This record gives sequence, structure tokens and C-alpha cells, in this order.
Amino acid sequence: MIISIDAASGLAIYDQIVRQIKFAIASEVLLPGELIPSVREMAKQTAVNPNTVSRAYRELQSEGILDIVRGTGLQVTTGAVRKCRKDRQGLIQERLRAVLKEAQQSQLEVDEIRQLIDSELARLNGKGTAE
Amino acid sequence: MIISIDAASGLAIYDQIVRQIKFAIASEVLLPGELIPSVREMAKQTAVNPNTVSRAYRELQSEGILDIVRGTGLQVTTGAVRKCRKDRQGLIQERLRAVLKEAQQSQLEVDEIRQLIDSELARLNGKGTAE
Amino acid sequence: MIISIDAASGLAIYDQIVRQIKFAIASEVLLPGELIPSVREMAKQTAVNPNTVSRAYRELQSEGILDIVRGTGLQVTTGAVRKCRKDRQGLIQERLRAVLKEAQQSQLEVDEIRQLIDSELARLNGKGTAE
Amino acid sequence: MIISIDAASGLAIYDQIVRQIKFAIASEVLLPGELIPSVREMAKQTAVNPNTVSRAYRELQSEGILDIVRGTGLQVTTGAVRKCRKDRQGLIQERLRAVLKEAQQSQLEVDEIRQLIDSELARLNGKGTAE
DNA sequence: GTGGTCTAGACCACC
DNA sequence: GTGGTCTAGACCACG
Repeated sequence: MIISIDAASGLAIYDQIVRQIKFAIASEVLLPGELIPSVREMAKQTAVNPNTVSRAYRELQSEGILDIVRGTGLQVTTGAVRKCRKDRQGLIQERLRAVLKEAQQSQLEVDEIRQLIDSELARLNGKGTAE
Repeated sequence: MIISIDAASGLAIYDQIVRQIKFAIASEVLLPGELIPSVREMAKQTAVNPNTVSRAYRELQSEGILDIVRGTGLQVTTGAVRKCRKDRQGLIQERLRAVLKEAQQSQLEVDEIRQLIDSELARLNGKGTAE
Repeated sequence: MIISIDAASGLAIYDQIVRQIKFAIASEVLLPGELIPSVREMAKQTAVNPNTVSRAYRELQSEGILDIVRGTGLQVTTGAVRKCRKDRQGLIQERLRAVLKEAQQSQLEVDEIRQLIDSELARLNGKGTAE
Repeated sequence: MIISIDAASGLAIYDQIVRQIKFAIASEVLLPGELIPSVREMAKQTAVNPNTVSRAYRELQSEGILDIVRGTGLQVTTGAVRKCRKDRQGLIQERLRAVLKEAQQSQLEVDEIRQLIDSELARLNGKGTAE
């Protein structure tokens, strides 16, 4: 599982971690029962302070998505997949809605918005395919 | 000009005001030379703290989009339209890109993403038409 | 509202704060709509690090007991009283149960346990009355 | 001797073991000279990590309650009974005091607290009798 | 002034 | 090794 942090995005780092882990579980990159990377390991991998990682993990625990195995690590719970699947679309939708609402408010022509969307999707796919 | 604030969106309120005023100028809802609503009036209309409105106006002044007319108020500068037009697409694109990138990272099927986009666009247009 | 922290109790400090605030709300010492003491003020009063207070407040927020009023402080929500009332007995019961279970396991005579309870209750009441 | 561990209680597992062994000695369920269950056996019986059991035993050794018999195991020392008897009431009292103090702080009516205590005692006795 | 976030570094309990 | 807790101190956004 690869977590990529964009410190300049304006989104809280801990929240980026939370969301990406939910997505990983939703798409079964992380499976129930599996141990997620340790706080220290994730901190090293993402170049983020361990406390920040810990906060993200705590959040996931309080949502019932992770379970502590004392002295061993944090485990994906059995109910996590369903919960994360359910969350995934909502998380994306929420942000998408805000952006599209703003796009509309900007009085850009609908065509221009669609064009922007298409070019960005193409850009992402191109990138994804290229790598 | 109607400014609508979404306090729950997590986005900075002053920034929502800044962006929406830029959009209003770009689409010539606000014209050069025109006075924008006073801090007090805008604060009342948007139910936002006057200090926050003031901060947004200060930001726009420092970008050369608004001009102080002593004893009268703030007016849109002559160069504002071109500047805001130039900004508009970039501001939207930046946010759109971040959202679509996350959508892709979430491993949602491209079809599902497109579906979400279409349903949100329809929702917005429906709302816009209805009102 | 007075929060008293016992650092030697073994209970997490943030949790002591959470519980005592819940109790204050349950017994209407803190009322819905009221602002609770600021993070810095509470930190000063309890001689605890502001981060620790902040964590307690965040926990209460995520349980829907506190609400943020941007730039102003944290407010007791309208639903908080019911929620805290419901929690209160459970929180006490949980700890009481554990202690009594251990007391029983210790093979102390039931009479001895009752005697201990009575003497502790008397001690507390005496103290409470005296002060 | 039956040791029952409550992993969800938040109390240190090794301490639960220490205390219950002390109680067993105080009530002469474990007699001086007797060998206590091996680390491995105790670990199996309680479903606890052997290291944790080992730590508890080490603690009891350092308090002079257990004695190592080389190649054989750990036995209860002759002075243990007196020591554990002396400790027992204090250990219970300490916890009881903390819980009752919190109960009082919670502004629950004294009657309600007594009711809780009685129902918990009844519950425990009922359970104890049933088994 | 308010809370939110992040970093850095410490100590503890458990495996 | 694991996570949990706490402290100290910095910076930001909002009112």
C-alpha cells in the first residue's frame, strides 16, 4: 500500500492518511485481519511525524475500521470493508460536489467545465498508463 | 451579486468570498468602477463576521482587484476583469485536478467517477433551473 | 466548572477531562449553547499541556457533545445533555463493576467489602460536607 | 487457582495477574511452598503472551512473594501470606476509593450510586453462585 | 482572542 | 519491536 501525502494541498495530513487507508480497504488492497504498516514505518515512508500518523490511526480506530492487537500492531477489522466501501463514494462525492458547485458559480460555460474535466481525466489516465 | 458561504465545507470563509468575487468580476456581474457591497452589508448578507469580510476585501485590494475610494467604499479596478478572467479557469482547474486525482486513487471505476460527475452536474443544473 | 486531574490515577489525563465534562453536562453544570473554557484556560487551570486538553475536546466533538464556533470557542450541543446523561451511569457502572469484581475475586468477605464501601462513602461525604 | 483476564478493561494485563495471584495467596488458595503454574501453562490458560506472564512473575519475585526453585519453577514464599493479606485490603480500597470519588463527582445521587453498587454485587453473587 | 495542525522528543505498557 | 500518552513549542486560520 502506497500513501502519498501532498503537504501543499491544504488538506490535513492526518486526513489524507485516513482517506487513503479507507480507499485501500475499500478496494481490498488492505484486507481484514491484515496488520497495517506500523506508526513508525508509515511515518518514515511518508516523511511525516509519527504523532500525525498516530492521530490518523486513532481516528480509524474510533470509527471501528482498525483494531489494536496489543504489542503487535493495528489490524483491519472484519466490518471495515463494507464500511469503507460505503464511505468511499460519499467522501469523493462530497468533494466533487463542492468543486462543481464552485465551477458553476464561476459562470464558466458548462462546456468549458466538461472540457476541463475531460482534459484532467485524460491527463490522469495518461499518467497512470505511462508509469 | 450573490455570495453563498458554506461554513461546513472546511474551506476558509474569507477565501470563499475572495473567489466568488473574482468569479463575479470575471463574468461581469460586477463591473469595473462599480462599488462592491460594504463590509457591513456583505457581513449581514452572508452571516459572516465583518472581520472575515474585511480580510477578504484586503486580499482583493492587495491583488489590485479592488481599489479604495476614500470615504465611499471599494470599487472594482479597470484591470480587474482581465486578471479575474485569467485566474478563473486556473482556480477551478486546480481544485478539480485534486479531486479527480483522489477519485482515481480511490480505485473507483472510471465509469463510476463519470457517473458521479454527471449526477452532480445534473443536480446543480436542476437546482439552478428550479430557483 | 472545576476539573480535577489526578496524574497518578493511571487513567489517561485526556480521558479524565472527557469524563468530567460529560458529568458536568449531565448534571447541567454546563448548559447547551454555553461555551466551555478555552483550551488554553483549561490547560492553565488543570496544569496540563494544551495539546492534551485539545485532544479531550476533539474527542467530545467527535461524539457530537461539543460544537465548534469558529474563532469563538467550543459550545455544548443541544443533544449533549441527553447523551451525557445516558453515558454517565454507564461510565460509572463500568468502572464500579470492574472494581467489585476484583474485590470479590480477592475473596474478601462480602461484609468486609460492604464495610469498605460504607467507610469510603462516609469519608467522601464527610469531606464534601466539611468543605 | 483461576486467573481471569479482562483485556478490554484497560488495566495492565501483567498487573491483573499480579493482583490475582496476591489475592489467591491471601485467601490461601495458593499455599506457601506450592509451585505456581509455569509461565507457559499460565499463558495458555489465560490466553496471554508468555512474556506478559513472565513479567508478572518477575514482579512478584521482586516483592519477595515468589521464590525461584532452580529447574523446577516458582514457589510461594513462607512470608507471602502475611504480606498479601496486608496488601489485599489496601489494593481494593485504593481502587474503590477512586471509583466512588468519581461517582460522587458525577453528581449522581447517593441513592443511585448505592443502587448501582447493590445491583452489581447482586449480579456478581448471582453469577458466582450459578457457576 | 479562539481552535487546528504539525513537529520533535520523551516515557510507558505490552509482545 | 508495537501503539499510547504526554509535553513543549511552532505556525495557521478565523473573529
